[in-house]
Amino acid sequence: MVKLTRFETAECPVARSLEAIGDGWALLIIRDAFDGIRRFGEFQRSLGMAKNILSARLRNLVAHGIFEIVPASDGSAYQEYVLTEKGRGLFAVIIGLRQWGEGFFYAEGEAHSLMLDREHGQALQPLQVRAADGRVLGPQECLRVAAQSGG
Amino acid sequence: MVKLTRFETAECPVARSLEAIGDGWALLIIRDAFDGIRRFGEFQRSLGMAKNILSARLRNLVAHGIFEIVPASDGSAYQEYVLTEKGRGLFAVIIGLRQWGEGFFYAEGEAHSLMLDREHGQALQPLQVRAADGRVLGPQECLRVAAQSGG
DNA sequence: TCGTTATGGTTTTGAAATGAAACCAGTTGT
DNA sequence: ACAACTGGTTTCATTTCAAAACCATAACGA
Repeated sequence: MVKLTRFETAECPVARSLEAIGDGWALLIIRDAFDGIRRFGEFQRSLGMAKNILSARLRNLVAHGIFEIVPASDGSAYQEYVLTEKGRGLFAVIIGLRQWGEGFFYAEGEAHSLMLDREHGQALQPLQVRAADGRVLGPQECLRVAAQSGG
Repeated sequence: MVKLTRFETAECPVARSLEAIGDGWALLIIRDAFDGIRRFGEFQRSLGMAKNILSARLRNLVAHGIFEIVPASDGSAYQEYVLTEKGRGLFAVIIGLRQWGEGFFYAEGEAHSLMLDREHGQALQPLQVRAADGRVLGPQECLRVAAQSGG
């Protein structure tokens, strides 16, 4: 049912990641999950997406171990979708997308939602790619090398 | 031609980012660009995707200011697609997707391509979300607040 | 307890996107 | 001059999307 080979070779971890995630809707579902959304109906209202598409996305995300289904936390007979450890591993990616959007798609002073350090209510640092010794690296300072065992 | 309103409200920067990027193919194109790929044919061979789809994605990415078209660097009459400043701003996102894939989709010792600090040939640090004071933050330590002017 | 509404989907169906292949114009190499 | 390469566009069959209708179960209210 779930199509597994859109990005064929997938010797590249980026491709495997995108394959598992599926599409942009899935990333918005994951974003909502980080904001505390857990129920089917909540996701649907928050995202305004068709129920059949949401259903398919959630099914795919569960199949890929990004979400898991748990009994509803309010004691009702319904179920909830919560991020697994693997799913929570996408936090930096979501933050990266958020910061990129903030930096390039909003006019100075234009309103948008904001992600804060809960403890101090301060904005987050911009994500930085760093070398082992702590140097901040740009694309030019990095080098992709072909497949190696033991990476 | 380019559909602009897939994720409707887009008061959220994550949604605006995904809207601009378009889909997973686009992220793989951007990944390839970080690896130095510049020509249409190179992208097409690297990704194994249909030429009409590649054409449409590149057109969209150029329209969103993520790529720009420049004269070929080898002096021929052809053109090349290179990342703009905005496009290069996605570096952390690509690295995030790569690290997530490395962490969750490969068996111990399974071969995959690797991104290194070019200067020392060392692996990169894992991306971390940090507060202004430098603390590493998980999803639970962050709080999304609704639209504010002056973010 | 019975009817009503909310929840969490699935099915149906027309519209849109995808992708393989054929085609084509301009460029480069011989 | 001719052949091959580059960088696409067009065509068309297939797949996916998305809106709406539908439906079963659960919760709620009187």
